[in-house]
Amino acid sequence: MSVDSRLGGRPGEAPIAASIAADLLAWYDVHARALPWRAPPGTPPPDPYRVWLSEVMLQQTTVAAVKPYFRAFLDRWPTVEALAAAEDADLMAAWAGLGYYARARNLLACARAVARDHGGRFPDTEAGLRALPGLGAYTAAAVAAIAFGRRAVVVDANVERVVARLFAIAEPLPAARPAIRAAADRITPEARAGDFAQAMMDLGSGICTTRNPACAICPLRPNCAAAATADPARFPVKAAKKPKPVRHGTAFWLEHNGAVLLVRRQPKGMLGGMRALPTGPWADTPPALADAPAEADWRPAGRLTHVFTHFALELEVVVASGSSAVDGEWWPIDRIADAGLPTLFARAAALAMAA
DNA sequence: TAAGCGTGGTG
DNA sequence: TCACCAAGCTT
Repeated sequence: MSVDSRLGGRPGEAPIAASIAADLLAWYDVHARALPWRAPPGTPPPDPYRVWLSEVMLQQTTVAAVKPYFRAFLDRWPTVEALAAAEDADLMAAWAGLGYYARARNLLACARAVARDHGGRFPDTEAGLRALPGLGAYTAAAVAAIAFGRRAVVVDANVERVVARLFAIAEPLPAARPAIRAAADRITPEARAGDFAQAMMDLGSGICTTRNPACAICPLRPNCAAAATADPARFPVKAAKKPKPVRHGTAFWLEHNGAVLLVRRQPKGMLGGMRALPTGPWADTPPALADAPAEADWRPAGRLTHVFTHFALELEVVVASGSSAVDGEWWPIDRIADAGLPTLFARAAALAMAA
């Protein structure tokens, strides 16, 4: 049966779309997760700043990973105006470890745009939000719905999974996205759109999980096409992914008077804008010491493998003493934890200090 | 449009 | 163990 025919229902049946929304919201009223950035179901929405901050942090990032960062950011920068006034280096260091550092650069750009162009208040429409840096289709819809109560079609990976299963959409991702979005639109209610969006995400996170979905306790089971099949977890169907290449690089740990030489990576690209150890370019073959920041007696301290989204890096860590470097800043080694190093370089630093 | 972009949790 | 993947955005 097609998505449209199921959503339309047969003569004499309750419309399935309305039933799905009602069943989901009733479930959410009882089972909503309590999260630091969330208002309980049916209560006034939280500060748009909190909603926006949490949504950006949650992009491709788990709730568990976000929680401590969200608390730290809110503690240090309680308002969007405060965040807009932050120094770039302070914000990038505070984001260190969370990944996808373009988010941090866009976060600051967005805060400054809201402060400068919108009087410190977030736009209250999906289109207005969508025009801000770092807010794509998902985040603009989520903030519009959750913070401002607007009806918006909020589609993240959870919603894609739930919807693909509800309607047993067999077309593989990403080609199935338009159909999934259309189906999500059909089941999104006019009222409580924010609760509906968060309910879909809670359901996807806790019940309609990627592997081993808990169909037996799912409030949407009566209306789920996939649950009626032998293998609900096969939805959504995904295209095969490409193999991950291995790249090689060298990180240089140069010590002088209890300090280590750190550099600021270029604004864009991998780990862009972050404080880092000096490295040469990352290549397909193991490199030499040609890109060292100084002439010195470089000694091997170890190697590590760090897996990124689209390649794996084998990083050789070498150490030396000397003060002849021209670029960079000398950072006290006993305060290296405060340097805001991304995880790759935090791991490299640990290797160097253990050598 | 497809590729580039981090990290930590999980089964 | 390790392959998969998470409240995506940008170019």
